[in-house]
Amino acid sequence: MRKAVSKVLSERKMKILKSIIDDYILTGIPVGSRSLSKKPDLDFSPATIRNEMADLEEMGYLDKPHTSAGRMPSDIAYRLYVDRMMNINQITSQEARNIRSYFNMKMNELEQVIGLTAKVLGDLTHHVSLVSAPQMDEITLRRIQLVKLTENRALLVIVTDSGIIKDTVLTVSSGIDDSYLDMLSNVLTQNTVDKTLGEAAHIIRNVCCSEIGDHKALMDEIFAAIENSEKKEVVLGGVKNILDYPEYSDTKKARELLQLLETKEMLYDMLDITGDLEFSIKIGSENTYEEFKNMSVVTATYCVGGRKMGSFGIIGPTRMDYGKVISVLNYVGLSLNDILSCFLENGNKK
Amino acid sequence: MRKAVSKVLSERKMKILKSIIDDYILTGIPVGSRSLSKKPDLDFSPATIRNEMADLEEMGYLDKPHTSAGRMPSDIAYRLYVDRMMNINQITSQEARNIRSYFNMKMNELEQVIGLTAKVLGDLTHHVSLVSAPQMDEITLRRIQLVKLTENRALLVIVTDSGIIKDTVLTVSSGIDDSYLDMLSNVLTQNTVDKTLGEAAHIIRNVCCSEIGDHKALMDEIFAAIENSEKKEVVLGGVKNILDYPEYSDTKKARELLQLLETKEMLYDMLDITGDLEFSIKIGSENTYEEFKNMSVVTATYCVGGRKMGSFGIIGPTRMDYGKVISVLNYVGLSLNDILSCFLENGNKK
DNA sequence: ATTAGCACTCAACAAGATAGAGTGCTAACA
DNA sequence: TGTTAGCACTCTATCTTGTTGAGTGCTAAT
Repeated sequence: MRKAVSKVLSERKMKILKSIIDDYILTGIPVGSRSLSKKPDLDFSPATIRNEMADLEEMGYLDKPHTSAGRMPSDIAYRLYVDRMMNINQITSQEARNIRSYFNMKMNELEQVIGLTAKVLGDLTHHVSLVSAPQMDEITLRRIQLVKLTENRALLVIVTDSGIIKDTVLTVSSGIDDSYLDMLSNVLTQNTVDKTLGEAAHIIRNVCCSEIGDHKALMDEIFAAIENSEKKEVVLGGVKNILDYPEYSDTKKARELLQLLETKEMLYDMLDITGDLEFSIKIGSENTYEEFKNMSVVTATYCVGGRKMGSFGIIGPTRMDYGKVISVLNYVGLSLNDILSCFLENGNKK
Repeated sequence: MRKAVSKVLSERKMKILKSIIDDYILTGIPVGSRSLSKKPDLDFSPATIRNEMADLEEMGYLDKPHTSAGRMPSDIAYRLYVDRMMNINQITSQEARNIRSYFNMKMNELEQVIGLTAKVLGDLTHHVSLVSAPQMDEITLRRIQLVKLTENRALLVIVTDSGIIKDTVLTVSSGIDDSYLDMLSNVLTQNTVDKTLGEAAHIIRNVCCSEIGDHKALMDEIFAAIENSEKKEVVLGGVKNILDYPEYSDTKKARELLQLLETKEMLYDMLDITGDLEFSIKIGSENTYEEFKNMSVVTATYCVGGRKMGSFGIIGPTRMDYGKVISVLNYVGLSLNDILSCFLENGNKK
């Protein structure tokens, strides 16, 4: 009878486990004792390694797809890896330059930033990326301004306390002139300042309508515009990357995943920003949704005006290169905060 | 020796050819004489059909992937089909309702319309769809307006003669006040009215800068914004559909196509709107680009304010259901024109 | 002109054979 | 006592081979 395996991992077991994980992350092929023993820093015979691997398997760190295959890391192995042994490779200066050049073009439309972020993340990590648009739930209004554009059109500008601006072109009847719009802007602003978007929409529906009298159609448009900017949104990027992974070499598998990614509700849940952590790493079975229990999701949050406003991250096979992913997320997060605070400039100070 | 085949297709040959094309479009599998003879409206023995098929092959309408396979239509066969025998199935009322409901939500941002159109086209045709943003080359300026938003930010609104509006948030130094922005708006408008965007950008760079004196940074931002709205753009939709076609069941093939679709220049060329035709159908070898010679591209143009402004279409295997594709493009085109003219309302009349 | 019959072709599928990488166990070794 | 060589065993991936079936072209009969 074999002696019971100790609960704590010996130095050597750690070394071997790390090697296995590193290798599997790179290739996606179960790794065997023979090929491991060839590594310069693992100077043992295959047999010795096999013994250790048997122990590691018993402890739950390794899995075998079938009897005569090599071992692959289990979810707990990845968890250990992420928590304790991963080397977060500093982003290379080339990559940093890459990210910069992506973002360098002046972008002042929020949607553009979101979309581009998704693209950057996808390109750099080679995974599917997710970016959530800023959550507007707790945002309050600072100002509403209507500007006449042409005979029949006006621009509605909504300025929020976090500095995010939404604007929409409205149609107005010809009778309305600049001074009327100014008056309207003032009434609307007075009634909704410091209210959340939801409250503001409500107020416009009930209070303002009666106060202002007619122009029902116009008020409806304004109401719709405000309500609309509350809507939750998730942008995907790098979707084509799934074709590069052997895990999805079967077209059917790939299609299933794509289908899955279309149900945005789940994605939105996964991009939840209520937690305290800056990074969230969900490995395989740690995911809440059954459908993603064989994948890992790594997310980070971004801020606008010092307030957590949304999050972004990537989703991929459990064997993803966590170190690289995290370093990219980190750097992109920094860039993103930079850009988004450019949005505000000093507009928030006074 | 067999007698030479006449140049013109007999009624029967037409019937057989059409059957073959219809069948192949549906299944993607080369169709044989036996299965053809089973069709109720083709009341000949397989042998007879075989003879006719041999003739059709000699005439260039049919191809064989290998000796003992059924026949598949050649590019000229599809061309004939599209020109002379295709039945353009009226869109079903269900589909029409579908399209309507897609577009029904109020959309007032041009980019949103473009993006949604791409999605609709992809969903309805099950092909990859392309939509080009309006080409701004010949658009002229009607008005430039700056509006102060917060201490450090202003909104730049560009109104064009076709009714398309672009706006951008700029950062301004705190010293600038409303009246100064008004003055600036007037100067800019006077100098650029009725000029194209390109000319306007040029003018702002050269003339206005000297006339207005300092605030170089602000002028640069305005210049960038105008220049930026000229940029060409193509939005893709329904990319995931390629996974549904046996032609791309091989992941490698699918990946290649995706790669190809990323080089937007080619797509832009294919969405060219200089031609006179409302619809353009390029079948297989009719395509200019080598890379698309095994695919078909069907495009249509859309108008804003009565002027051709951009185009949209789909790209797929040569065996696509041309009748359906065209009917969808047609209907979507109508809806698109509707929506885009809502943008204008009467803003253009005066 | 049409069609039945026949020999022939070829892709697709299934079954069997082989190679190679991996394992676990035991016995020898330092 | 921990390490390693050796060996029998397992299982996948790949290659080979045979079989099936849908399809063709040609010829001769209708």
